[in-house]
Amino acid sequence: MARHLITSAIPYINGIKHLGNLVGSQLPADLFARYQRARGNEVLFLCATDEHGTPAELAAAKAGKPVAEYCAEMHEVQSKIAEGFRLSFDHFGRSSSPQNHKLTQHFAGVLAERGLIREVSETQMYSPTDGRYLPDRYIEGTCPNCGFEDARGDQCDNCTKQLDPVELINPRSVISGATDLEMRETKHLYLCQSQIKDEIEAWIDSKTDWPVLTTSIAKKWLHDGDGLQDRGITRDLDWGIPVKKGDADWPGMEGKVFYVWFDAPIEYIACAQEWVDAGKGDDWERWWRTDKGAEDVTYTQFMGKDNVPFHTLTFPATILGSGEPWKLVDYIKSFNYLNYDGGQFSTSRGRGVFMDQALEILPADYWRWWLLSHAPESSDAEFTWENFQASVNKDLADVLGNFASRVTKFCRSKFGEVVPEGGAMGALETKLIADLAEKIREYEAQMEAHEVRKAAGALRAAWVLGNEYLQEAAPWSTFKTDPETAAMQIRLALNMIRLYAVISSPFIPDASAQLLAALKTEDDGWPGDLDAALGVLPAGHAFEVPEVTFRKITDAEREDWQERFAGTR
RNA sequence: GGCGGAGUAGCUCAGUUGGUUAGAGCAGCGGAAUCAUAAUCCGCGUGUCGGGGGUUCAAGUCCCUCCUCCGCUACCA
Repeated sequence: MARHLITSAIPYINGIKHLGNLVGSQLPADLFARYQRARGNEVLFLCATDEHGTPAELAAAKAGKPVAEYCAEMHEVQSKIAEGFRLSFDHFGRSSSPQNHKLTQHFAGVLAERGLIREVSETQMYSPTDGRYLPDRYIEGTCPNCGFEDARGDQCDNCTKQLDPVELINPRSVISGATDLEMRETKHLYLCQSQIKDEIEAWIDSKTDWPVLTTSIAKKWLHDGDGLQDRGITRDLDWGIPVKKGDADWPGMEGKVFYVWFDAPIEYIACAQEWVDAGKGDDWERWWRTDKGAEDVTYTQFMGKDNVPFHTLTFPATILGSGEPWKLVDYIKSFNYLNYDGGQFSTSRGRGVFMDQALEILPADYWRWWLLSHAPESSDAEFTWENFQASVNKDLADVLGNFASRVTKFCRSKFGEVVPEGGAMGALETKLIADLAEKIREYEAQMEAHEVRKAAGALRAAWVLGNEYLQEAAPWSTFKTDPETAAMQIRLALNMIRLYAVISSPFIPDASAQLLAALKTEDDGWPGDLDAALGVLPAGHAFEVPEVTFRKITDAEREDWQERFAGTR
């Protein structure tokens, strides 16, 4: 039995994520986790909320709540929505957990001991009115290059020139509008990534099977300009993990916290500890320590392309730099972005569908199917309501749902709600089973290769085989002259419904469970031997006609939603 | 500006190392069937493969150039 450690990029605590965020990490990670479990492998699937940083502090302030309270509430909200989408995390942790505090401080301490952390004095914009240092993007002013009045501290949106905040004319705080900004000297810790660049590069070069998107981004950062730069890993903020060297204080770093991108990936490990501490598991080290049983673990990470530098460089630098036997990732699956109806999803403008809204209008399976079968793997993908409606209605309602419906209802009217007996399979059935076996093999191969769209395509093709068979076998005709053969055909078709429920469960878990319940079976074993799998429901086995598995989206609904989520706000 | 990705049928997308008449699903047209959620099945594809130039016996695929869209650009996360 293989062992799979699977993590999804951890969503930021600040607000509810949109469908693009979902399809870029959590959803494909869940698909893969469910698939591996269905194949009988041992899986630890982890995700968490990423809770530190300036945006969390500001969102909490806007909500009029202490940041810790705000984060706790938002964690609950995200947790509930994740359940709604049937994301099957073994644990949904928090980067603000005590476990992550301790582990992050541990890594910093070890890295410092090994000479991989250095202190840097720098000047940074401070806003007395806001009582905080301002990241570059939280400063706006007039662009010295083009005169654009709303240029940001890092770059002018008008002329695209890269800027330093001190260059801005009449700089002001984006948060409060305060203009009494001043430069202050402050000291920060830098992770000396440049010292382990060669080790990281050799590691990246050894990953020849990774998606081009992943390796091209990593190599770009390795080779851009002067190569991999050292990276600041501390910030002047209140909310975060206090800078410590293991358990010890870090002289000169009082009042500072670690940068979120330093502590967030470490949460993948801390989350496994949380999982144990929550009583859900009893040994996290056999997943994470290669000296304690993790040497046979296959670790796969899922993320959007914006996360790639941190997972290919910063986090590996932390792991490799520690010199400790931590498990390194084996495969990084990265995704492009999902666009919404010709533009981007926009939180500020309320444009697009957000996770909570999606579940309000349709069940999770409808979204899971569309998002996964259109996952932005090779390039940015496009969500349109027309496409969504067409895919759901055709694939789910007409091809799969209707297959279950026509078979069970025909059986009920001719044989009753019992698997009929009699008849023997012939050439048509032999061919069907061979075709099905081929499609399932293809499906498995695409899943193993992390090819989400292609796996969906193979699954759909397997569904279509059912309708093709029925059309050719035509039990409604054979029943009139040869009821025994019709019984055999329907017995096979009923077993195909069960087969579809089993192999489709990673994509559409609720519908799969519903079909298995209607068939009154709990046998959801993966079909190794297809002949056996298509005989699981024996003659005489009682079942019931399932409720409509998938309903159709009407034109009126589509138009209504199109308008509702167009955004303007 | 730099780097990366993308541009293929009305729509969403496949197209390994260059190799026969460029594919799939949906939509559309025609037919079959009547078990079913009017659901299914079969047949039908000339599309300047973003423009132009080049290499080659052969280019969607390689090279050059231009255009358009998107992302990243290290202190948003």
